[in-house]
Amino acid sequence: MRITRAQSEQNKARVLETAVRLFRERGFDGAGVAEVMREAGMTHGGFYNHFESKEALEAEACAQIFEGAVAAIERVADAPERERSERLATYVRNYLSPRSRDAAGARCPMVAFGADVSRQGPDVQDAYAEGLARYLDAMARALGSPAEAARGEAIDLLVRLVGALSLARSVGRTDPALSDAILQRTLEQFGR
Amino acid sequence: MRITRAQSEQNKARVLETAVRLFRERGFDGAGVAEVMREAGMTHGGFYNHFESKEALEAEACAQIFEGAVAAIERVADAPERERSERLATYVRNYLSPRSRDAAGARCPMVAFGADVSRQGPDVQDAYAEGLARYLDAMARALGSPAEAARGEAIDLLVRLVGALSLARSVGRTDPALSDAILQRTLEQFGR
DNA sequence: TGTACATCAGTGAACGCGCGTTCACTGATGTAC
DNA sequence: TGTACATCAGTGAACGCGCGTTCACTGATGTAC
Repeated sequence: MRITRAQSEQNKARVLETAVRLFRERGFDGAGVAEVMREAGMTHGGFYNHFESKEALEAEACAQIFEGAVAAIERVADAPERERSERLATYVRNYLSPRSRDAAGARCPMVAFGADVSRQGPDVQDAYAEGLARYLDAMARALGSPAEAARGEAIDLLVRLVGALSLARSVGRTDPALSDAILQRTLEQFGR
Repeated sequence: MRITRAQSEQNKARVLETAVRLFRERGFDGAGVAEVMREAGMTHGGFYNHFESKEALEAEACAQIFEGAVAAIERVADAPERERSERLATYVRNYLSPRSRDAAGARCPMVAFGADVSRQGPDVQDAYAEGLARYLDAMARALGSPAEAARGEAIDLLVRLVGALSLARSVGRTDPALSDAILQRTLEQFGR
């Protein structure tokens, strides 16, 4: 049943993509190797042809998730200067939207894995730390302030975004009024 | 082997206490019934004499954890007015301290379970939502602002505390400099 | 270009393990008289 | 207060299940000639 090398790479990509989706929705420990493989349309035995272990998959998935998040904020950072603040406002508005809160898995890796990551293996923690550093750098550039002020402001903004979305998601079903208030209030505070 | 009713209640309390500690350190799914019972000094079979299911234990543990967190912020809220702002500052300084970050399990239930809670059963989610609402009310009182402004300010502060500690913990081992910077910056921003 | 064979991606059964939960059993406690 | 017995907290073995990982096997692909 050997298949072409291209097909094999495509299969690996599909497994990784599936893992990204499932890990986002249920956390690293919430989706097993067998389920990821099944959802990717294969049997679980072949998993170890592509990944050394489940932790290796987790680490690659973590890096991949950050890839998307970093790219999104870099699109703001790399915009022409006159569009930057407007794009950043759009980014923040979208990040703190009810739609973002109600999505099955959080798009933001810090919200999806923040609490879990310190319980995972070293490879996952490394991928996470590297991703976060890159994210923060891009956010500092997106803020467009003088360099020495930008990092502090980026931390500020990041802390608020992550705190608000994390809290809003945690009571999204059980206390929607509070959940809305958290998003709303944090959005109003943006820029202050 | 029947034991006195008082002894039995004491045993249940010890099981709950153990669960609180383990859940804080590893999340709800990171500690099993057998291990909780073993750490509490008993065999796992008797678990169901005290709790209907593991979820029931999780819900009780969640409520218990909030009990402590709410009590701490209520000690600030219920302080004489002239001491309140100083006590709040102490509370915040302690919350954002390296010691708090480096503890095995987060004392703050939002940081310990924020990401997990929306993946747990309804009883856990309810316990969490009720705890969070009480925590926020106490924090609003602790801020001592006029009632209509206090809630918004409490949300603000909560968002920053939870975001900062959560992020700082997630890279505490892998990027200690960034982790320190997050705590430091957020502490400096307190009151602004 | 054609042939012969080694490679290896994927299959599916199996491994040991820990999970939440159930259950027959024990025997001191609590209760009815 | 003393006796007889039902209650029930705790024990330890067992249940089915899903986990991560291993392995013998298959057969089309990739390669050496």
